[in-house]
Amino acid sequence: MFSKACEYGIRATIFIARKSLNGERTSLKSITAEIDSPEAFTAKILQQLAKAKIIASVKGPNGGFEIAKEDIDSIRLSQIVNAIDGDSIYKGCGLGLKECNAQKPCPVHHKFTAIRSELRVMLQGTYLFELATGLEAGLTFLKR
Amino acid sequence: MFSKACEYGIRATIFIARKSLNGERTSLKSITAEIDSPEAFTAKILQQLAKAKIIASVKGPNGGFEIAKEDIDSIRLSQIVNAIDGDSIYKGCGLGLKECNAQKPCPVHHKFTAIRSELRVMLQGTYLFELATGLEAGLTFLKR
DNA sequence: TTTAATTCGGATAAATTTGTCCTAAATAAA
DNA sequence: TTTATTTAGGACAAATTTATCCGAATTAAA
Repeated sequence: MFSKACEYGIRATIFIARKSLNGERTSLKSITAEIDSPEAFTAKILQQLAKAKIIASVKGPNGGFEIAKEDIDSIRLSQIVNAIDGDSIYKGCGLGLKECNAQKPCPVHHKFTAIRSELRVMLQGTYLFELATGLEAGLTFLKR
Repeated sequence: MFSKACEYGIRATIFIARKSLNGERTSLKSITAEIDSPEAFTAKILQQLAKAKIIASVKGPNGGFEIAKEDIDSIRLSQIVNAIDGDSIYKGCGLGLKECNAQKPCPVHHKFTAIRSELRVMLQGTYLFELATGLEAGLTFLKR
């Protein structure tokens, strides 16, 4: 469903958020250790997220990544996905047609719009805060 | 959502089904012309579908691909997808964890299971017949 | 001011997916 | 039986995604 880059990006962001809720900044190394992802590749993805203003980066000793506490409950899962994978999940035909809409639909168009719409609603209605607190509470996990 | 191979495979199968409903066998060339896909690549995909017994292939002059009429209303979209992309759409964690289940879920596990389940139900509940007849009736399209 | 820790960013490599080319095999028709 | 048409399948190539490497830039602390 998502690219590997996006999977790592979501996992990393949730971990950064959890740390940020505790007032802690977290380094690339601790992130990749926690989410079990390739370090250099994850660094690139974090750069993308930083450019998209979803996370903030700080260079130098005791540097790392963080998210302003007050932002954590307003950042949506859809924003993370969008920053990395773009909007191809919502848009774009399920069978790969360049154009596909209700006027000139592909054979599965109507069946897909329902599911895609639900996916969109879910991603837009899921906030980083709930994901981070679920992790903090030990209810969910980021590796294995 | 699907690989390119799977997209081509679904489109090709729908077209073959439509022709088969009219009692016509159809060649690789006419398929790729109709669904606007790369010829040699599509050939590989049709081989996969033939091995999976979803379509039948006939060599030689006037050869091509076809589907037994009586099979068309029992072949599910899920079977086509499965033959090409496997079951990674249903199984597999949304965040890429090797294991992820209700006992030890990733942060988006519960939100994803609902959508994936709907996708599964949709793919399993969609039959080739309806897709082929919608195309035949000019209600849906396989290229553009 | 020097050093060490850390992210940034460019170049490159590996893996996977997508796509092409060519010959072999099968088979219908001449 | 020969020829032409068509799929089968192996080898290869291109494109994309995933991943690594390394030096530059930044900055806190010694």
